[in-house]
Amino acid sequence: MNNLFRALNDATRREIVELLHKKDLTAGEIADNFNMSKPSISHHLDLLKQAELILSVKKGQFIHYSLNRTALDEVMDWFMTFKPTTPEKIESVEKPRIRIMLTE
Amino acid sequence: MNNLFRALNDATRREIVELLHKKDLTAGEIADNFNMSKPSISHHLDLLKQAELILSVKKGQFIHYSLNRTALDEVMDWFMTFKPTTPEKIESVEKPRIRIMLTE
DNA sequence: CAAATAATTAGACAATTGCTTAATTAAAAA
DNA sequence: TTTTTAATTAAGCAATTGTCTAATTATTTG
Repeated sequence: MNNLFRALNDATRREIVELLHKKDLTAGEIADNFNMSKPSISHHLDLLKQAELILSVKKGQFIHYSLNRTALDEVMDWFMTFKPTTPEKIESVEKPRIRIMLTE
Repeated sequence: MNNLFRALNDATRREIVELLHKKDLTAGEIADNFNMSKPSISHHLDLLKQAELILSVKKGQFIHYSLNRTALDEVMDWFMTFKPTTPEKIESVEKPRIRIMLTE
């Protein structure tokens, strides 16, 4: 959990996560999206890997990175803990079983 | 968003959030839960406040802290972005204007 | 008013972070 | 086999972070 929050505590790394959400990319393709040296990006990828937020596979001289949604789910679960406790009585009306939301 | 992740990138601060989820507490009561000086806790509270993760109200010489779930929701929303993309087939159907969700 | 209590602010310091350039490793191409 | 390409590892440095003790502010109590 510590590693997860540490990895996400950086705008560049969160942006990498967003890029990999769209599609898998090589280290170089990721670096092309930033105005920053390749070693710096490599370092960010390393931290994301330590947190298991991303996965990597080497193919020839390229390393392909992809998002690991399992780790994201883990953080989500932590946040779910803080869903407000249901009030004892909502004006004595039973809690609804479904909710209708506007999309977008 | 930056401040939110920064505030949560510390085990002590996440524990404070968990304590305040259970019930509102004064600064001193929060400090009693940690083996750490009061000024340090005060500093952590300050960072949590900057991120608007907690709220404070002064009552006499005490300061009462409580959780601000709105900010937690904001982070949750960011994570929701990474829910796996809907499969292609559904894309030939017009996007629904409302969504019916199961609660709880 | 003087002393005690709750909490913060100030200042200092070691550890960590994020970046850079230079060097290294590994694979592909000439 | 030499050169080029993709990427990482190494080393160094300024900025930020987390902690502490000491000082300060504000409130309550004797």
